[in-house]
Amino acid sequence: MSEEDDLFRALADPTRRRILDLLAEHETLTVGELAAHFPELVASGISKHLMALRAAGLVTATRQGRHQRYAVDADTMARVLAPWVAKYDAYWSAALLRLRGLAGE
Amino acid sequence: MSEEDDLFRALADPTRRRILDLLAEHETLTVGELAAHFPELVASGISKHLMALRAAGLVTATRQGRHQRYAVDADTMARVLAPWVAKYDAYWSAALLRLRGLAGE
DNA sequence: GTAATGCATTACCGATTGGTAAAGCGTTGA
DNA sequence: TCAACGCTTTACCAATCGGTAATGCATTAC
Repeated sequence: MSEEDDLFRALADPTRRRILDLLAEHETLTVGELAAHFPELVASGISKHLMALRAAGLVTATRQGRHQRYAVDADTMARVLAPWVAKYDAYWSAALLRLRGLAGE
Repeated sequence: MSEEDDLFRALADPTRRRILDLLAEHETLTVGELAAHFPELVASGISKHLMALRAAGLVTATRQGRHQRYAVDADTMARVLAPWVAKYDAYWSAALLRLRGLAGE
């Protein structure tokens, strides 16, 4: 299973993408702080999602006392996601121009 | 289910990402031409993957006689994927610079 | 030392997924 | 007209996934 596979599978779940968003917003969060944003989920559920994100290299975890602080792993995003995105850049940059054109800008 | 959800779920499968790659390479392909690249898969399997990609708005299909020609839908990529990617741009552009630095460039 | 905290791990469940085989359906060629 | 083609749809199967509950395991507070 390639790194790319792990990454895209990790991104497939909306809860995990929301976790990434929260981490990007707050720089760093503990599991408890994250769990506060998901009242509909049980703590171990969040933990499992974080394990998936960590396995994909999308987040890093550093122990701090009895807390675990999570943060976005920019390196993996740069190394795996950016090149993939770049392949389609040509496609959507043209499409973006069309969209802006339609918006009257 | 949001557009973003559909898109990321569609991208989660490696076969579907390979289909996108092939379409990006060849501009447009029929199901039969695509199937030739996946000898391990049965035709209806390819078709199902294409349905998923179409549901996510990642490809378009136009009938041509009894063939169906598929192509990458750049507009959806621009409208849904590009904004998501942009959120993390700041993260990985910094990381990319670090990587290039390590590479000695 | 012992209890409580914070998180991870395990076991388990229903739902979804990727796959095949077979039937269906419009289109074309004979 | 009707057989073959090209693809889609359906029915079905094993495997994976997201979720919970319960247990385990460090770490800190008392």
